[in-house]
Amino acid sequence: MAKAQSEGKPSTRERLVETARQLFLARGFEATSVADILREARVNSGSLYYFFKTKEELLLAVLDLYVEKLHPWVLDPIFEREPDPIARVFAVLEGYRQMLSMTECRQGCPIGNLALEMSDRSEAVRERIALNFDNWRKAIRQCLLDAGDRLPSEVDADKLATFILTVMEGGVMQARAFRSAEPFDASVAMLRDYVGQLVKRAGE
Amino acid sequence: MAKAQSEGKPSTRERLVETARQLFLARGFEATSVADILREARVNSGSLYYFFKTKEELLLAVLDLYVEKLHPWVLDPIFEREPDPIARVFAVLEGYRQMLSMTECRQGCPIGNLALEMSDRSEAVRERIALNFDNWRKAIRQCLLDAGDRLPSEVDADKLATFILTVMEGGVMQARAFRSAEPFDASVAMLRDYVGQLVKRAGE
DNA sequence: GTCTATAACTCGATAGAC
DNA sequence: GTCTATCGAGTTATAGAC
Repeated sequence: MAKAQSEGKPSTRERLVETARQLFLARGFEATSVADILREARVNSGSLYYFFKTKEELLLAVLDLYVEKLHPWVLDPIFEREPDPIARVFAVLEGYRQMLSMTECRQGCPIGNLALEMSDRSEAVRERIALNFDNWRKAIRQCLLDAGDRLPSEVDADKLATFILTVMEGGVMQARAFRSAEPFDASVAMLRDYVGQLVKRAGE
Repeated sequence: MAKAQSEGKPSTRERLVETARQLFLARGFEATSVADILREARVNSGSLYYFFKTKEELLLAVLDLYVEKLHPWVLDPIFEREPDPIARVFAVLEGYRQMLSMTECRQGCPIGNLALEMSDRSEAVRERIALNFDNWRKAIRQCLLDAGDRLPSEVDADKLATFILTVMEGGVMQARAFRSAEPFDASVAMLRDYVGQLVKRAGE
């Protein structure tokens, strides 16, 4: 669908998608105007509408980019330095924690924002958001499966992965509302306790 | 601040706040226009701006209403029929589950939507959202304290209440994105397992 | 593919009569 | 307190030259 062209200076299309990605992340979809994107990307209106029929189509391209980049941008760097499958899960959560720190709790998960803003408004967008969550959940599930019998056999890896995503998103939401990482940290600490219990239960 | 007048037919001001509440819940703040609110409430522009200086002030009134109504609208009916403090917590979660069912997973927590959309855009709004979360968390914490020594003494009731809110919000988010209550149910089931473990730990 | 100019419309908010 | 009329800015998207 999208061109590769990951080398050399970015094309107009790439600049549009990347700029839109940043602005949608920082402000949301509605609060970002097409004019904002054009100014920031230094592209003219005609060019944008040459590549994308509507602003919503541009959002779809952004969501596709997130699916494509989850592994190279987010997971691969973490998994490279952390071989233990259970530690990997918490290292991923630590990554979101760092995003909160760096932005003074103004920026959390790029998908979560859009999920609540857009899920009801466009079915195409909702599907792409679900795809992003699916992608994330599957990666975490693989970590849990890699943990083998350190987790009890009756634990459903898919449901536990869903739970971990739930904790991440809910924690980020509260951190942003309180402008404090405390609720995120408290939630992750509880999750750690729970997973610790599960590991202990499996060892008995 | 706001008038009582909870009897008789609603005043113009009440109609505005209630209509705005419903529309902000269904569509979010940006996606709801002032014209939408006026049409739905059958109020003229001049009247709205007589009561509220800006659209944002109307949102603040909505958020104040939510703080005011958490107990009478949400908690009291549940607590009345469920005396057990730990069961109360899960009965509250069941209430949100019913909201998901009734709306085909289109509507979750009224505050969560606004938290992600508005936390960065207006400090006054963010503070009101934090107040709503605080209010909710305190009520749940009281349940946990009422459970007494059924929970281990080393468990911090405030942090566990934060965790429960995290699970609720994260579960609702995924349910909306997948248009399925499954992620919410899976998350609440895991939470139930965890709290069950804690109760067991306290009993040892 | 990119440019400028602008159409067609909606936005939040205001003025001033009643 | 409520009404109508409307302002001025900003919105997404398009037309047509280059």
